Amino acid sequence: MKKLGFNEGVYNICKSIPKGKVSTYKSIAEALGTKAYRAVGNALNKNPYKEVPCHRVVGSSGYLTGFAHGLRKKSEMLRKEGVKVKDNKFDLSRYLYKIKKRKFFGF
DNA sequence: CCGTTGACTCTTT
DNA sequence: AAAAGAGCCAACG
Repeated sequence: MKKLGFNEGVYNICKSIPKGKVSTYKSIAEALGTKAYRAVGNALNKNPYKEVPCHRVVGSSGYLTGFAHGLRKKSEMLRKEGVKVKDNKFDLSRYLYKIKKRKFFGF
């Protein structure tokens, strides 16, 4: 089984987040078996796949921490998917998607 | 190879 | 409550 690169793993996990749900940089890093929370952010920042919904990845405290096309855009997109965002913040526990580990996530 | 950077998170002031 | 420090790691020059 070929091991996927770090970034590919991030993208695969991100793609698995259902509409109307979100996940955190931390969860993704953990699912990949690492603590490289920041590297996850870097990967998403450079995300080349438009089918990867990188706007569904947020900070662990329920704050939107960043987005390549602007936080404003990010909150709008989330809102459109049913997430009630207020001032770059929302109730994380209500929308958090628990990642299920899979081989093609990088393991 | 080394130093810097960053869409992070946790702990300690 | 708010700010600063520490730890983490891929990507880039």
